[in-house]
Amino acid sequence: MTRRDEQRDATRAQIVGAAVESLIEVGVAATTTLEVQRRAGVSRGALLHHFPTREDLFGAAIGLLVARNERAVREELAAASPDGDALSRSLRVLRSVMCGPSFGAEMELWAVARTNPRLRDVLRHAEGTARRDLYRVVDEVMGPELTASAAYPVIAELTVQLLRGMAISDVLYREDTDRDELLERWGRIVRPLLTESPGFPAAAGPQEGRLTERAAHGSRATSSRPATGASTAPTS
Amino acid sequence: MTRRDEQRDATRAQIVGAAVESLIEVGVAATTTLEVQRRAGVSRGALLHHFPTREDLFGAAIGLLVARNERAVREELAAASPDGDALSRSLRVLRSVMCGPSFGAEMELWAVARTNPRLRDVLRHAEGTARRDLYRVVDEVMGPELTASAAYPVIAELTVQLLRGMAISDVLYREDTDRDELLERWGRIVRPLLTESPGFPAAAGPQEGRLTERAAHGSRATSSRPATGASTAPTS
DNA sequence: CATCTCACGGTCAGCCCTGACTGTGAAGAG
DNA sequence: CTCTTCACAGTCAGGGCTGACCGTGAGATG
Repeated sequence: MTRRDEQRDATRAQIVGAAVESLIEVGVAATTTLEVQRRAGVSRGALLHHFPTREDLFGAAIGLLVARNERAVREELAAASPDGDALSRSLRVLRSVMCGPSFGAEMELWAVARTNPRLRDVLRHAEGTARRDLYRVVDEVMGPELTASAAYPVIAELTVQLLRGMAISDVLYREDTDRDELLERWGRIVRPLLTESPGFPAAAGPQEGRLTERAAHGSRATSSRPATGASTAPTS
Repeated sequence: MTRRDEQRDATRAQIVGAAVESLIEVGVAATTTLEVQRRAGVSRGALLHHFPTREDLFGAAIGLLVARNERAVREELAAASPDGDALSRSLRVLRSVMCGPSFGAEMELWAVARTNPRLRDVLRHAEGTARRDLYRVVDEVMGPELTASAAYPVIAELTVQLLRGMAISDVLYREDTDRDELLERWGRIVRPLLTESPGFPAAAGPQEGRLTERAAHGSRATSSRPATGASTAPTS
């Protein structure tokens, strides 16, 4: 690690950080290379040296954005008051992060990627590794008592989808509605399913277990972790 | 209604239709005034005469887009095979529309509006009237047996949020996961709550009834319906 | 028929964004 | 000490988009 490498990494981090701030503050459309260049305080040559195209810049920014969101969940979890039961606390933690501007920026990128194949590829690549991390974090937040339930995988998936929908809805209707109340009622609905004896509810389908996003992509990715049935990966 | 008025309306509809098609096909960023102008086959003067700014054009396009989405739900409902019970059918109908490109375009507009105040105002205005319509359509799809339940308002709200989240997730993970399966499980979770004797579940909160998006804006809107405690509005 | 209105046609300047290009100076290699 | 490499600086041309601007001709009005 020479001085040049250090400087290189520092400049890179400066640029990517500025890109993330811009994405959060002014959105995808206004996050131009010039805007990032101004925010980062670097020259045009520096920016284009590190990121030849705008998509490359977005690719790096998305990685940092996802990492920040994940870190925010952990921090919220650590700072959360232990009021109520584990489920209520988990939902509050997840919601506090997923209604923040950082998560809103991520949702915006997803939405824009619908008609932008290159951005979608970049997003897929960046999110591919973060997706399992997301559910790992959700598992951590929920805690071992809840994750042990047979109904948990489906409920976790539903909760994530629900929170994504609420994040989008917040853009227009944030002040019109009480999402915490809605989430509290959601918790009231699923709580009995998580505390009942395992194996009983919502497990009558043909397959069972995590059949959705969580297990997908596992076959074609790098598969750095052994593919045995270990459901929880080590934390570090 | 003179010939001029007819021509005016025809040109306007041509432009707005082209804008909606563009929003669906190429997204918000690529829906420039030039792109719409080309698609509609009108001159620049015509477009700017009807819509002086790009936001004005978006405002009109959103109205049509929302109307189309609502119409699509009704058509799907009419064409739906009567397999399964009312809840499963309702969820399938709603999902088939909300994973289509038309709804994706609407979600993209929402996401982009996060950092675009003018667009957000336009969206709020356009969606303000459509929001109650949305839940009216959902009520229609669900049918009278389900809407009669005391737990229905909350479940309807949760279902809408869930579908919005799934619509966003589909952009990246459409082929990786089985949303129908997830939605089926969702139905399995809430079905008992809708068929139980009314008044029992999920109604222990301080307030009750529809406290979320549905009732919001009601004070400043036309408030065509009486504000008494009637929990279910007439269907037509 | 004369006049007016207005929906619309077409051009243009200004602006910003993107990425290519060449110059430069400091860090490393020999 | 010399040369090379490379991170970075700054400029530039090209292109696309927006909205202002003025012209025009068909319909409405008297």
